[in-house]
Amino acid sequence: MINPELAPEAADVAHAVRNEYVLVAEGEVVARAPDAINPAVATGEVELRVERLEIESRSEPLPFALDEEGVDEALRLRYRYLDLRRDQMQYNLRLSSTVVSAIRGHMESLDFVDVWTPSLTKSTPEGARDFLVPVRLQPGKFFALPQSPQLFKQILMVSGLDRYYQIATCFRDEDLRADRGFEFRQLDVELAFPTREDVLEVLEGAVVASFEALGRQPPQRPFRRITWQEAMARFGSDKPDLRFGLEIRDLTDLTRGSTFGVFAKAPAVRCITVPQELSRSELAGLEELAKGRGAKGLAYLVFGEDGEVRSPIAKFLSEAELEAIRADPGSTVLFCADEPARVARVLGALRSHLGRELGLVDSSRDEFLWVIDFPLFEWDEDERRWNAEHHLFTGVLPGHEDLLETDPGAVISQSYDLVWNGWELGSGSIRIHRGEVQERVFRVVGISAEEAEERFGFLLEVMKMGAPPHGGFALGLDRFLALLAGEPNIREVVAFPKASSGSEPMTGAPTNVSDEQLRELGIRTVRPGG
RNA sequence: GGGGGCGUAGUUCAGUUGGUUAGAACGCCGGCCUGUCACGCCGGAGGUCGCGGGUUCGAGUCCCGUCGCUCCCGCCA
Repeated sequence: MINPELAPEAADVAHAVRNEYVLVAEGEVVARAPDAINPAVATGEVELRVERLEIESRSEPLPFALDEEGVDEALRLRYRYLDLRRDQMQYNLRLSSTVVSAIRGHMESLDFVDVWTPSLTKSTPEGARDFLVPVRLQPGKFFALPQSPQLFKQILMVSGLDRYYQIATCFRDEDLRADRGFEFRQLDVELAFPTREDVLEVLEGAVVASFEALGRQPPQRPFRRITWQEAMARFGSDKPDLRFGLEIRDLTDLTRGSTFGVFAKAPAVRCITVPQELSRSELAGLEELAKGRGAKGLAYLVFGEDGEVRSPIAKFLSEAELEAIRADPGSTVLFCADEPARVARVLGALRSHLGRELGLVDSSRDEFLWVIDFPLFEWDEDERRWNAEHHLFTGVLPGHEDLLETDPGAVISQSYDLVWNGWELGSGSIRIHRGEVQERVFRVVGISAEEAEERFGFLLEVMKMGAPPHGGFALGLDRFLALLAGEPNIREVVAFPKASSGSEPMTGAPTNVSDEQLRELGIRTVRPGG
């Protein structure tokens, strides 16, 4: 508050003040006159009676208003330093700091030791594409940025650290999405001699500590645990959103002798029941989605409010089958008949799509769950070989070792994923700590002894020198923070994120570098595809 | 690599079956007002309709291409 009669100079200065100017004002903080009190603002009962006013820094008119909702994200990222002034971004960054601090406190209280692992490390072209760093001192050779400190933390167990953690930055050169970027942070954890429950408890504790640090009601412990098998059967996904139903129902026993050939012949027939009469065009859209996931078509039964059954396949089904499938009036049953894995994939995709589109998601709920007992391998149809479902160092469920050679697809691993509202927050496992088992796993995925030696020789060597049983976990911090902040993508909790094209709009990175820099590195560029 | 959505003033948007000089609000600039806090009043400036090409008497609108942003599939041990 500037009274021109009491502070004429300050009043003069004030006339030049515009939005976002940086000011230094000196004066006395006094109570407002009763008729000037404004309960709607935080400082509504006081005011600064300015005696001296100075413009410390001017500002051009901003390219967008800081209190405007829905500003184009490209513009926000281009002027990120302005965007970060907004209340929402200030809140998100401060929330992030609070959570990181709570997680560190939790880990330290459990005697975990924070160990820094290298950012320049060895390329292991398994898994994601590596970011490579050319090495000036050894032209033609490259470091890779770590996709995860996985091997280092396992080695730390052999080194006697017992309990390691780190908030590690990881890099993966894959296409970006709402929930993943080139680089991301993870709470990285490893323990010696853990049971699975030990690991899960540490992580649940970190989640609960985060909620408590934010003054929120934490989720109930222990979190629900379901097997991968059950998750795929009931929800068609290994990261199901449990905030809505729409569960998959298995009809294979019922339809084995069906009068409908498509059902009778299929190895698996399952369905979901949508609590709405879907229109022809809605069904056509869903069929497109189903086909996109590998379905041949989408069979359905619409049970009308009027009691009528509308369906192209009803006439092929027996009365008994129809009765067994019958749902409430005003609902639609969607079928998929195919290989079990494909059925799960198709119905899972339909389930999450419909959960969102029909507003079935109860957003007042928070559903944490552990998905446990993943298969160790998955069959790669294209390359006609087994691949690690999780990673190559995942432990085999005790008793399943003998299946490694006889039936790799049936081997269950000692792995576990943490899922929150349908987002995969992270995953972990009890690891392989015996070189002999590790070598057998390499063999299953077609890595020869020579290749194993070249790529992972140091790890196999480590395992020969007193490796304790160990296991751990990695929690995707950016995803966790985005969900805690109620944001739909991780960019909202990252100060300077990449756009989904992979560039950084504020600095303009990546850019070309000088010929001199390239010469020094022994690097020559060619045109893409050249 | 593939599919969907978006792109019009500084910002957020409207813009009819293709038809006169492309509009609104906020912001910006000038003036007035001076106990306001989403102030108010008067006036003004501001547009390569992402870019390129095509169809047409005529294109913001239709077609083709391209770029950017975004969501998804592939990919992400």
